[in-house]
Amino acid sequence: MRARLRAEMTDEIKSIARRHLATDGANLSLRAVARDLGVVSSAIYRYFPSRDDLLTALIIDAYNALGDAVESAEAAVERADLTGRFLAMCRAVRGWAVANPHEYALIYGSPVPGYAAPRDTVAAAIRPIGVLGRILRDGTAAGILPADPGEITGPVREDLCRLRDAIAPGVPLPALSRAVGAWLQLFGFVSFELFGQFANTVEAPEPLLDAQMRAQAAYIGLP
Amino acid sequence: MRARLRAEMTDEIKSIARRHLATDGANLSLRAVARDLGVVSSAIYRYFPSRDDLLTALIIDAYNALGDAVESAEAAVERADLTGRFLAMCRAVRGWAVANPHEYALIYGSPVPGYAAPRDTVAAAIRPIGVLGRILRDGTAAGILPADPGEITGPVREDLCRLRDAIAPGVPLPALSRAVGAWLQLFGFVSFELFGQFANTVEAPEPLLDAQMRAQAAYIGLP
DNA sequence: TGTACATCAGTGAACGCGCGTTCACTGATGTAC
DNA sequence: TGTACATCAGTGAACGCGCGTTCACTGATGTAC
Repeated sequence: MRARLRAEMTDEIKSIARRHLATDGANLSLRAVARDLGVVSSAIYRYFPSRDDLLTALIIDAYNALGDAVESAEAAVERADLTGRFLAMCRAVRGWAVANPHEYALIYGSPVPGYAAPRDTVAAAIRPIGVLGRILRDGTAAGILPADPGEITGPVREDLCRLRDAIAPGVPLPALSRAVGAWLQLFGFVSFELFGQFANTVEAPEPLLDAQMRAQAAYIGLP
Repeated sequence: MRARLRAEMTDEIKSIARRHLATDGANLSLRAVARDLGVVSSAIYRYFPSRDDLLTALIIDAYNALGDAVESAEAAVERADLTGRFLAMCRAVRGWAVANPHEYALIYGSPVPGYAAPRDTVAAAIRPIGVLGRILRDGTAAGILPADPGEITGPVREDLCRLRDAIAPGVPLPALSRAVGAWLQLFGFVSFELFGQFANTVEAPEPLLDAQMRAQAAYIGLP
């Protein structure tokens, strides 16, 4: 079947391109990929209409790889252990990022100049935070998270409500707000670690993140 | 004086290069800078021995510009108002980043492939967190932050102690640990906002960050 | 005050390299009768 | 089962562009006597 060969070839191009992210970052060179593939540069155009389309494919793949890692790590924990699920999620984010630093940089680092991510990346991009949302919903369903006293108002409330509708319907806003803080802290941590801000200071990032996220789980109110 | 003209020219090169960060990101082109300056490309070499040196100069300038912004914002608040100082610091970080997104990306975004920041960037890079350290020290001196009960142990303790020695000597570890969390959350927030992760969700980032950081100040224990 | 010299900013040409994309083509693989 | 045709993967040459860096040079500006 031609279609199968085509799929294999597409995968191989992406896999070589992924390797090139390490050396070239986001200004990935089609010609370099073609060279490594042992093929003339114009041949790539049979599989991707342009360099930007290849980049888009890599971005979607990266989001999905992170989504897979986070979802399966969280799924392996007993449902009632909400803190355990939360920690598994955090560890999976960092674990995947450390194992795939250039793909992490591609999706969570500085935007590529002159490249605008198309709409099709969105579905894959929201998978990780969807896991957080499910943990919060289960916590709410179990009656563990405190009810919303309505203290949060104005534009902050609007933003949180928008987020709640998207990923965690029914979750009280105070808990959601703290969870957002934890989420930002998690990605702030991983970005600092991978982008070199921890140099000469943090030498044991794994236990440090663990401690920080354990504290965050308690602060959110997870049991 | 030739030296003054030379300094002016150096500044103008950097300022044009800064403008080019917006379009080229970190793969800044010397030739493009020279074109905008109305000068032949080799002329730049009278001022910077190589492209990487120009980049290093931009990085140091960016850290210092952020350092200036944060230090002066924090200095404008009454010394006893620790939460006010903390909030001023947070707002200054975001304010500067939003006003200078490409310089922020240069220093806190994905590392430039093939570029290794030299040692001379370090002194400028630690200025912002130095401000946080001073707030914590003042809080400790005023006896406001709780003493360290010694509950934090192992490699996490080692990392926190290293950080404490560097920026906030004498500060109890539990408060320092929470402050580190807040710091990571702050930069996670700004990176998410500038790098496009808030698209279609957060529409009022300024009040949202304010609310989050107010909560963090309380959580740290600042009055 | 005037002259001789050193400094150094900027020039222009060149080296050797890279890139994305287009286009007419060859030749093998699959499909329909 | 065999032939005719369509599909399409990969080629190779070309277009038009970019880049960082080196080097011998011109000519103006400053300095020392």
